[in-house]
Amino acid sequence: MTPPPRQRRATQLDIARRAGVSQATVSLVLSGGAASAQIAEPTRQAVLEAAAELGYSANVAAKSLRGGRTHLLGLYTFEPVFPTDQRDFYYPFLMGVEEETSRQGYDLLLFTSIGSGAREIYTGGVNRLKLADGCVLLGRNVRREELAELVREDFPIVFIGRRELDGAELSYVAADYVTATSDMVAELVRLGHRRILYLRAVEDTEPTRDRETGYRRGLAAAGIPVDESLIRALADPADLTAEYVEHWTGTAGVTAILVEPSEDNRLTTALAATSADGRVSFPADCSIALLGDPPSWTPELRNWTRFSLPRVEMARTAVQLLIDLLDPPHGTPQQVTVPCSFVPGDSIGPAPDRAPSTDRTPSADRTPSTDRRGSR
Amino acid sequence: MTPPPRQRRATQLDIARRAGVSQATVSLVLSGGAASAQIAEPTRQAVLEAAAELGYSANVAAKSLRGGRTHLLGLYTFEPVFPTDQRDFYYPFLMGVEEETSRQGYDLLLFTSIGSGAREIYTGGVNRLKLADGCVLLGRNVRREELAELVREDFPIVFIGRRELDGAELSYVAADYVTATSDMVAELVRLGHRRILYLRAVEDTEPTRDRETGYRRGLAAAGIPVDESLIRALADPADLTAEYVEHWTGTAGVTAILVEPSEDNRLTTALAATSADGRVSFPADCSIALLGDPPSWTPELRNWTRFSLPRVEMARTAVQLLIDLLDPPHGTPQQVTVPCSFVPGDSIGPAPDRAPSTDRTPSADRTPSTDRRGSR
DNA sequence: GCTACTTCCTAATACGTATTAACGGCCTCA
DNA sequence: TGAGGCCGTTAATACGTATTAGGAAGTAGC
Repeated sequence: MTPPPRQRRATQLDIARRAGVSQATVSLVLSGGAASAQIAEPTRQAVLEAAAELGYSANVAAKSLRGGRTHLLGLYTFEPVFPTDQRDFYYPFLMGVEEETSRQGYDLLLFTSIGSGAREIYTGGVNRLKLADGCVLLGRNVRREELAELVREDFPIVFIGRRELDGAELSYVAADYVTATSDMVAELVRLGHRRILYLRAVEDTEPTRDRETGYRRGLAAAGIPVDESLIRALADPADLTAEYVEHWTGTAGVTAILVEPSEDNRLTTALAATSADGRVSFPADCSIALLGDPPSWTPELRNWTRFSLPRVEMARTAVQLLIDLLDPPHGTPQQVTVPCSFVPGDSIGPAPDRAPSTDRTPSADRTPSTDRRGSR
Repeated sequence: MTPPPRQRRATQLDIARRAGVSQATVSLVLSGGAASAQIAEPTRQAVLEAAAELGYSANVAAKSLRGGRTHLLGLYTFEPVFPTDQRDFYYPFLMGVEEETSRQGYDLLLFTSIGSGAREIYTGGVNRLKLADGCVLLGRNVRREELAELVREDFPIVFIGRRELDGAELSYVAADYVTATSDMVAELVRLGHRRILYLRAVEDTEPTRDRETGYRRGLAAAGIPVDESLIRALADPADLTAEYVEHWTGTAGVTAILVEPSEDNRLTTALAATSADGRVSFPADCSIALLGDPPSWTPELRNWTRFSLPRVEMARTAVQLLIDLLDPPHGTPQQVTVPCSFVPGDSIGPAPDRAPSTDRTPSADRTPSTDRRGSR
C-alpha cells in the first residue's frame, strides 16, 4: 500500500538539519579526532546523537572521490583466471595478495582476463586497471606492450615474477631461480653426478632463462663444462616417457635430470606413468629433480626432490612494494628477489659409478661401473 | 631533472580540452551505446582518440557517487578469508563467482573480513560494500545484524547458503541439505540400518538445522522413531576416536553414523586415525557417511560415502540472481535451492545382522528393542 | 568605546561523473 | 524572408564528503 519508501541513505546534511548545524560541522565532528576537538562539546553531542538516530553511515564513493584514492588494489592475471588444474599454483599468490591487501586497509579488485588473447587491459583505448590505485600483475604469458604502456603512463604496478621490459623499468618480486637451480646442480654434483640433463620449457620467458643461467653457473662452479646437447626444450611434458629417460641414461651417459615443471599437472602425471611400469625407477636408475613446485592438484604420491617458491610471501611483498609506490609521487621502481627453499624429497641419490677410468675426489663415493644398459 | 610530473589521472575534462569539446560530450561518448549515437561521428572519433592518448579510465568513486553503476560486484566472506586448510572449500565458490561475474561483464571486488569479529561491513560508520553495485556473501559465521542492516538499506545482496533473518527477507542460493540428508538416511535404511547415530556440529546454523531436519524426515519416511539420544553434537571432530565409535556400536547398538564434516580437515584426519589402528573398520564394523564434502586438503586416501555440493554452480547462480536484483528498482528477494549429488564411496555397507530373535515386516524391518547398554 | 584576540561555527569549494534542459545553427518549407 | 524543426553540443546541476578561509559573537585589554 504505502508507496515504496525507497529509503534514502541518511547523509551528513540530514544530520545537520536535525541537529540544527551545518554540514561542515557534521563532517568535522564525524571525521574524527583532531578536527573534532574544535567543536564545542554540546554541539558535538547533538551531532553524534542525531547521527546515531538516523543510523548514519558514510558514503564510500563520496569519501574516496574527495580523497583522490579509491583504496582499491587491483590484481590482474595474464591467463584465463584460476583454471582448476592450476589452482595450487595461483591460490597461494591470491591468498598472499588478499591477506596483505586487507592488512593494509585496502580492498582487492580482481580483474579477469577472458583469455581472448588480444589486448585486454586497454580495451577500447580505456585502461580498466586504473579503477584501482595500483595493481599487482601475474602470469606467465605476458603481453609486454600492455605492460610497457602501463609503466609509461606511470601507473603503479608490481609484477610477481621477474619480467624485463625494453626501455621501461618494472617493479617486481621474483624468486631467485638462478641460485636455486645452481644450488640444485651443486647438490647433484656433490652426489657424484657429472652428466646432468636439463629439460627446459620451450617458451623463452625470464623464469626459464634464469633456470638455464643457474644450470650453467652451477656446472661452471663445479668445473664441469657445459654439454649443450644436454639442454633440451620439452614441448609437452607427456613426452617424458620411460623410453626417453632410457635413451638419455643409455646413449648419453646421463645420470640425473633437472626438469622445469609445467604449471598444470602434466609433468607429474607423466613422471608417475614413467615409473609406473617399473622400467625406470627414480632415483635408482636416474636421479631427477624439479626446478620448482609441481602443482599438487592430483594427490601427490611422490615426494619429488625440488625447490619451492615462497609464493605467499612473494605476494605479500608485492603488495607492500605497491603501496610504497603509491605514497610519494610515484616512488622509483624496485626489484626484490627472494630465495627459494630446497625440498630434499626422495628422487635423487648418489650417481652410479660408471666410468672407472676417471680420477675421483675423496668426497664422492663410487662403485665399480656397471654396464648401463645391461644393469637390469 | 624534470620536476616530478605527478601524473594526475586523466579526467573527462582533460579529454574535453584536448578534443576541443565539452566534458558533457565526453561523458556522452564514453558512457556507451545509446547516448553515444546522438554524437556526430567525427566528434566521437576525436573524443575516443583523445581518451586513448591520455590513457583515460573512469573514476569509480565519481561514477558511483553520481548514482550510476560501477559495474563491480562484491564478494564478501564472513571468515578470515581463504585460510589455507579451507581452500578446497572456498575455491570453487570463488571460481564460480569470478567466472560468472566476468561473463556478465562485471569486475569482481573482493572484500576481506579481517576476522576481528566485530562489525566489519560497517566500519567507522562506512559501508564498504557500497562501492559495488551488489554483493555476494558467503561464510558460516554470519553477523546477522550487519546482514539485516544491508537488507534494510536495500542494498542488493545474495547469500550463498540458506540464512534466515528476523523481519527481513534475504536472497540466497542454497544446497538442499534436507533432501540430501534424508536420502542418505533412506539409503542406510535400505541397507538394513535401523540405529543411525547423527553427529551434528555444535553451532546452530541453518545448514546444521537442515541436516537435522533431513535426518528426522528420513527416519520418519522409513517409519523409524527418532531416538533423541542418537543425535549428538560433536564439539571437536578429533573426539571421533575408535573408543567413541566402539562405545556407540557396542553400548547403543548403532550400526551407522552420519557426520557433518568440519570445514577444515580435522574430521577426515580423525577418521583416518580412527581406522588406522585397525580397531574399527568402516564399513565392516560400522557404516559411516559424511553429510557434505570433506575438504580434500590432505590427499584423500579414502573415498568416503557422502553427498556433494555443486559449489561452482551455486556460485554462478548467485551471481545471476544478483544481477537480476540490480535491474528493476531492486527486484524482490529470491530463494533458490539446488540439489546435492550423491557420492557412493566405500564407507557404507549392509547392516550386520545382530538380533536374530526378531519378527520382521517386509517394509520396515525392526528388531525388538535390545538393551542399548548391554548389547555388547 | 575601540581594538585585538579567541572560540565556535559556516559558506564556499573541489572531487569526477551522468543527465537534463536549453541553445545556436542549419535546413526546410511556405 | 521568416517561422518552425531538427541536430549536435553545452551549461548547469546534483551526488556526499573534506577542507579552507573567513565570519559572528563574545571576551579581554587599554
